[in-house]
Amino acid sequence: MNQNKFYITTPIYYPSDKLHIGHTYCTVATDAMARFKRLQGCDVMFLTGTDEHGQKIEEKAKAAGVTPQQFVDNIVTGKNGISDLWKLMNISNDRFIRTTDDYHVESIQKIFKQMYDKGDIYKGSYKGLYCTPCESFWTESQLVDGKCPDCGREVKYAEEEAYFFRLSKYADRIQALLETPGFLEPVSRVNEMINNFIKPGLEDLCVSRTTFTWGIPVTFDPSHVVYVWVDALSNYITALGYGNEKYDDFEKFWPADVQFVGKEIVRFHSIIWPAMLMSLDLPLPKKIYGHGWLLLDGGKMSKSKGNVVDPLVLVGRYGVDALRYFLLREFPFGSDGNFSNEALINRINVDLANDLGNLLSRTTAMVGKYFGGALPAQRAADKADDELIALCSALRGKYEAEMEKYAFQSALAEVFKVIARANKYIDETAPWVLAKDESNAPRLATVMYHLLETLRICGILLKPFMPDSCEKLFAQIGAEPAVTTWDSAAHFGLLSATAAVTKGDNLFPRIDLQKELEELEKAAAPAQPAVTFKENIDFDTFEQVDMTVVKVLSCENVKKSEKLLKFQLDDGSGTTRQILSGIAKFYQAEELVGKTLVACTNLAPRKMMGLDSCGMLLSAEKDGKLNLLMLDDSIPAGAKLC
RNA sequence: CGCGGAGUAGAGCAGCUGGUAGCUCGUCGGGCUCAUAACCCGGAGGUCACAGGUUCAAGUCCUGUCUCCGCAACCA
Repeated sequence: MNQNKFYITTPIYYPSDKLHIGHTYCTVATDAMARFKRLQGCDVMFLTGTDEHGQKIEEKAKAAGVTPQQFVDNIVTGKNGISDLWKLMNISNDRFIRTTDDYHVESIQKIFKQMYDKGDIYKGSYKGLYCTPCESFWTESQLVDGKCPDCGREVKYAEEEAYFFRLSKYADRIQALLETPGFLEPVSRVNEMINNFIKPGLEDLCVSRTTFTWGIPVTFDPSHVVYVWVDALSNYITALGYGNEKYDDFEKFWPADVQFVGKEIVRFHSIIWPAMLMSLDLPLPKKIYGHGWLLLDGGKMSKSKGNVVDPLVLVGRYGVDALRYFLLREFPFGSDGNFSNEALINRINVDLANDLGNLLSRTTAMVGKYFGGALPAQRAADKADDELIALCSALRGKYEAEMEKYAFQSALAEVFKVIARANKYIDETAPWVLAKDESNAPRLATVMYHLLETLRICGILLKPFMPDSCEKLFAQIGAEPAVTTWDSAAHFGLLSATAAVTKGDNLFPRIDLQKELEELEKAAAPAQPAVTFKENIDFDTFEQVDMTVVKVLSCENVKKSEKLLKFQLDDGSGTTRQILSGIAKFYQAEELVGKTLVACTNLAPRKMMGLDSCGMLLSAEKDGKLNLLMLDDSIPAGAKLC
């Protein structure tokens, strides 16, 4: 067993859409950790990848008119795709797995068979309430008013052949595992898992599907494809060569030392994944870390909000390292954080430009100005140096302790405390005063050297976060590779006494906050396309849409729904028509009674929240806001729009 | 009463096992001039959501209430 190995993974991402800043956050964190471990001298395996099967991808590909494989290829390896994004973010993954890779497919089929042979996967029938049009089974608790939650139609008792995994068999061991300190972090996630899933009782998991084909076929029953989560979770071992010949370092790296996952998939990683491994008689990962989410304006990021932050834009404007630093410095890793452009720019300006960049700049400028770029060997120490030296000497230890807890923000805060202290040190020692008298040269050189040493040590510790910038920093202070190692970060005074110092470009230019915020607004604007028009249709097609003037007889909120209002309408036919509309956020139910509206009355009826909706009320939509079309009240119900 | 998280200075957050309320930004005043209009020092600003309770002592423990967010469902 290699004590020095370190295996770390990100989740494999689902390429149904381009990735956003949230995925970037997780991957950057994993990368920083991987780089930190390499710096420490560990033999690191850092894995990331993509989870490419499933019904949703099949549907999306169909909608786009391409094969599922073409669809995912485009998102993964296409221009500005996932590969490009990780390259841009300077992600140092050792491997990249795609669940459509041959070797992975081969392994999954073996894994599935292995669990089947052991008796942990059995063929059963999915008994339950089935909605024929939706081709979906539902449990009693999922039903809405006893009907299909998807389409609202009647469900009937049905059975379908399917394979099941005996999750229930492992319930006790899983509970014990969850309660093991250190397995699932942060601890707040443990309660959630136990309350939600363990206490109600773990049911066997249906692990095959017959309703779509974009998946890995079950070898001994090809009409079934393997459930995507069984497929996806296994990537962490197939990528090491478990069940295939492509790689052969499973023995060396498994079990994983830590697996970073978003909080929404903690359940799969802390319950189903360990149970699968138990079934395969394999060791369990040492730790699952469920990190928080980046929120926007206090809410979840989503396309419909029109607020998806594009990492490509941010990197283009401020550089990879600035973004990487911000993501890991601003937010505690375990909890949610509020992302904003303003916070990003402020953080860059204050920490990177004013404190670190400026410290490097003023130091190298002074060494150049006072000594022509290389310090004389003579030194003169002073009590005033003690505190800075002590801080630098103790820094690596504090930093390491925080990093081992995955507390990136605290580790960085420790480094920046020292940087701030160095800026203060310049004030205390006032080199520009010393420079006025030739006889102070040894003292002045000492002050300069201490500043260079501080920069060197901080640079080493910042390297996992900002690899490129730190190399530039080392070049400017004349630090050779031998004095930028992990070991050398623990010792003050290793930089060559006469190292060649050159003032280079500013590491992190200051950003004009107001101006940039405006620019970013502009850059984001085209994402919400001006106004586009659909293709022309002929008159007959237009005629098919039946639009009728209706009067609101009554209107009320649908309980338990934040968006739906239920209308009873007079459509001129003599019977009332019920329509549900998702506009509760924009209107009070009472204020709409008596209004004259327009409805499309020949749209096929549909059930929502168990209620019939016969048609659609017309609204105007702009930037997610809906305004009902209201007509003059003198227009009678039943009038047609033409 | 579906489950979970959160409510602490203008903003964003720390405050774990209870003992004088902290940090960053912003703001006000001062200093310095080596540096990226940067750096250094000091001040102002909080009844720690609300109401009870335990305690010599409570953001910190207990109970209840309110508000916000996420999960789930829904958005013709």
